Amino acid sequence: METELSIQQVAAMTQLTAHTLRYYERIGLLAPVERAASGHRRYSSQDIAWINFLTRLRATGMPIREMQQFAELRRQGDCTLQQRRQLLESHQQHIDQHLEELIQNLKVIQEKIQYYKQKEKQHDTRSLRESEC
Amino acid sequence: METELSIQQVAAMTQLTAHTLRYYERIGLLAPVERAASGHRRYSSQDIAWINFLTRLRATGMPIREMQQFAELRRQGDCTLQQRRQLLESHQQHIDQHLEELIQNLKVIQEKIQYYKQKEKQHDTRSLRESEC
DNA sequence: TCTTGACTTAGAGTGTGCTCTAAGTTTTAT
DNA sequence: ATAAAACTTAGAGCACACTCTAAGTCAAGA
Repeated sequence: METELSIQQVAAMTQLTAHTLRYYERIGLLAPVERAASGHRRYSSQDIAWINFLTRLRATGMPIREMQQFAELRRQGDCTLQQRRQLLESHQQHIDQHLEELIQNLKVIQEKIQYYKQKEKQHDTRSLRESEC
Repeated sequence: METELSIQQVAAMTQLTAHTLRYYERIGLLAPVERAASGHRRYSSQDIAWINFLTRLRATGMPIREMQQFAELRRQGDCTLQQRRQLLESHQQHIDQHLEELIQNLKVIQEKIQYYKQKEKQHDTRSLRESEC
């Protein structure tokens, strides 16, 4: 079954703008999308799946450059399976590292919040006495 | 004890550049730093601690604008403790959400890696027969 | 048929967060 | 004393990832 979606429909589905979809195609993240007789883009369900995967790569911090490489490998077919896997594994490591840092930083921020809570209490009683603020 | 560090020393300690340290001061993330008689900046250990905390906020995705607000509240003293806590709590929620998304996206990427591994095997046996690639 | 709105392209513009330049002063090592 | 390195400022420039504009074509409803 050939799904045939307009750029606006795809924009709505993927949370990207029509501008961004054209941009992604222009820079090679998407292979040239099929066209209606009028020249308007018609996206297939495979296109949508690919766009959604691209979005996950972006959301996990992969730079556009690397996504372009990945898209190019994909276009070259099954002989690049290993390279694509390696690229994703390398990206996975970056995500793991980022997650670790994020969790560590979150911890410190949570400690600061606790510190503020404590200091707020002290300050409250003091400012009641001295009617500050 | 008054630690008196030059901008290069602080740059080395914080992994920021001297340029960035001046930039942070210029935009109000740092209150005007003390100066030597020559006009050169001299950073205190409190400055370092604050810069390190700022770096954690940045690393967890807080926009500069929000960091500026936070820095301003801090300058206003103890009466803004509650507001500062609320700002951090709101940021904490953003981090939590981001972590959740990251983990979900990571999962999908890991699945793709597994899928590639499987497909690689199939492809390997087939390409041996047909001597492709 | 007309009008409204969506589509097309090439290319310019934007926001964020730095990052660097230029021109001049200060410090430090020889 | 002098050269090299580090500091200062104001402001320009840059990388990234979009985001929008202009000028024109196409499509769908009244």
